[in-house]
Amino acid sequence: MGRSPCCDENGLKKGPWTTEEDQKLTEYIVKNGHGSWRALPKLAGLNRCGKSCRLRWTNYLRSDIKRGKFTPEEEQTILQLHSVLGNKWSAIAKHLPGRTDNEIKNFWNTHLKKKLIQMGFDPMTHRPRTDFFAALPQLIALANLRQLVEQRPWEDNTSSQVQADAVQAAKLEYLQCLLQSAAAIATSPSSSSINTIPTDLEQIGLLSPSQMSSLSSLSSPRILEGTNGQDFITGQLPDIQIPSSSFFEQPIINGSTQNSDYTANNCAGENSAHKPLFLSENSLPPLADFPISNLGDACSTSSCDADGNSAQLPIWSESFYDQFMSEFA
DNA sequence: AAGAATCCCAACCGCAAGTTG
DNA sequence: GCAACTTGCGGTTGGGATTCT
Repeated sequence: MGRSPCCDENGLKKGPWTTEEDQKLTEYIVKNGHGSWRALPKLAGLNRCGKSCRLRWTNYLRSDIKRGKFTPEEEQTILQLHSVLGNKWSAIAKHLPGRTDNEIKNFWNTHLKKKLIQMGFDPMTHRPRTDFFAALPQLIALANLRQLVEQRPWEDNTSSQVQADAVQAAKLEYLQCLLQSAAAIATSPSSSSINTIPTDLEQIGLLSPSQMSSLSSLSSPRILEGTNGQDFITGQLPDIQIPSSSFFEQPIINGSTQNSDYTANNCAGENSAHKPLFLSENSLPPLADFPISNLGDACSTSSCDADGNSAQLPIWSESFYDQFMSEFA
């Protein structure tokens, strides 16, 4: 397999395109089609290499290119597809009419990746990150939350119950994040990170000593051999519901997945006191709901409305978050 | 107001798969 | 089957634009 000669050779022009060059290229392609890219520059009267012409045409001059900011829908589509396809920008671009792979790649690198990292998710796996620094915001927030609950009795029973529920939900949420991470880690035989999770949980008061002992036993290889990372959890911690992994089973039709599964898939219709509010295992909530500054939202996810329908709301609603932040300001 | 820092994206580079003779 | 060539793709970068100090 040979390589095409570099543009540098023969003094071909590089760098930004002028309007005259754009015009020449466009006129030629509209009239004749691009044909052989290698031959095109000469035929079109351009002092560029074919590669440069192709890139300019496909990424900029084509008439069907959509310009402007990415819509939230496009953003979600990119996130979904990236969680399945990885950095297959051209494959992703096929599902976003008018967007080029280069544009999507740039958008990912400059916006989405940063958002995911900021939220504590690994941009490559779309799972919560497990290293200490990534989890630090959540750890701090939850530790503070615990302190708040213990040291400041609430004014009345109603607000106390509401806050206790919120704290419980937050704890469960974070526990879910850790357990998801554990499930991911479990597939990696070389990883030892899972051994640190029970310690983390105990230190921030998420688990009682008896729960700790149960969870500690989960580190055995036999239990962790579950095929989907769920078996070892569900039997041991009945209050924790792990959503099934449905995202990968959703076929992509007409440029988008059928499953808009950013919402928890296990809360609709449930009326339990402690609604489990969890991420679908392989998808993420809309990033639009996550201001980058809200580091405490890192493990937030969806909620249910009064009718039991899924709603794309962060578990840390704004009012709760505001109150939480004002307490510690 | 000005320099520094950061963001953003068009364009380049190099690799690999596909095609052709 | 092989080498030369073409095309497509993903990673990276240069530098202009914007924001911050």
